[in-house]
Amino acid sequence: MDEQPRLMHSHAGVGMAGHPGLPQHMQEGGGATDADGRKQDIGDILQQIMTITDQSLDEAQARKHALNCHRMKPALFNVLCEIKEKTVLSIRGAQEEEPPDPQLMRLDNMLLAEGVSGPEKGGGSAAAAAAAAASGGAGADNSAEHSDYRAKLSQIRQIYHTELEKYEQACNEFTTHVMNLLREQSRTRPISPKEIERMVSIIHRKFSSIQMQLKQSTCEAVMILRSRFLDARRKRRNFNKQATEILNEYFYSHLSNPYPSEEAKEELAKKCAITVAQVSNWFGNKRIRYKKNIGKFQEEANMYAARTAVNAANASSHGSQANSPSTPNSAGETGSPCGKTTGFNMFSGV
DNA sequence: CGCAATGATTAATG
DNA sequence: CATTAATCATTGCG
Repeated sequence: MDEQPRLMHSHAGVGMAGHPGLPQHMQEGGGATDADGRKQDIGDILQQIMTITDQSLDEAQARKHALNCHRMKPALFNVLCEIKEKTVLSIRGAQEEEPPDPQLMRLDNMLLAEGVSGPEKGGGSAAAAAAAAASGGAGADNSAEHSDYRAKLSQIRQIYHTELEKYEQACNEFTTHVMNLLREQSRTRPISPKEIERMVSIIHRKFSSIQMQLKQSTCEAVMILRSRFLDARRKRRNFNKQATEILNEYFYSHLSNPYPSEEAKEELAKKCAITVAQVSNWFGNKRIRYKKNIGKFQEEANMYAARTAVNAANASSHGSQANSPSTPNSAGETGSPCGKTTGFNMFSGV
């Protein structure tokens, strides 16, 4: 409903309802004369233009060429340009630069953080985020556990990149195609650069909305993978015998103060091939469980006490130097050694 | 299967 | 932020 009323009154006889490009000079003159012939002429032309899209390609091509060479073509073209000039104003300013979509930014950020859209997987900065809990100085032990996760993640990444590239390529192809088409058409109808730009931006918008969907689903996949991975982490695996030996040894030889320092934890972690966090977990569990039922651990306590006592005896009697440098017990509660029950001050209780 | 042991997670605490 | 205490979820053994 946006036609200009001032143009409406003119074209009565021609079957060109609503076409804004109708020139003014065809009045419904009474007599069939010179003007009438021209009117008929222009009417024909317009009719042909209007119906050109209904024809077969070859036919249309021929017709187009004919129209292009028509003597009236420049004049009509000018009229079209003029009208377009006026009407295009109403279109302009409708849509300005859109602000960056916050949703899209969120997705981008997440993909980046997850290492999907970042740089190629190298040092495993992606896995670093996943293995954040297991950071510590001791690396290269949990890679086996995370390999599954990383493999799946990189699979997702690969799909993501492939799709992204595909979309980008398709977008470019389509854009150039449309631009060529518009350029071609600009010979027969007025097309401003502004319009081309607008068209291109529309195309880009469409394609980026597709990309958005891709990112969305990628994010979902990563989230699912992540939750599965966390669940998998919950699926614990018992430490091997040697590791528990080492941990227990430390625990019972520091029974009065079983709180390894950060350095000690790192040392233990390295020796046990586990992470510092796992060492902390172990000591946390051990302390609470020991305190909860000392009797149950008595046997174990004696055993390790005896072991360390033997070690100490070996070390001192042989004057050896092969002492383990890893456990330089500053506090030798083994001082009152072979004594069975250990009177500790672990807590207020006891 | 039941059950204890055990590593990991979580809320509370100072 | 490190620990505690409770709890979850597996594991491993009889």
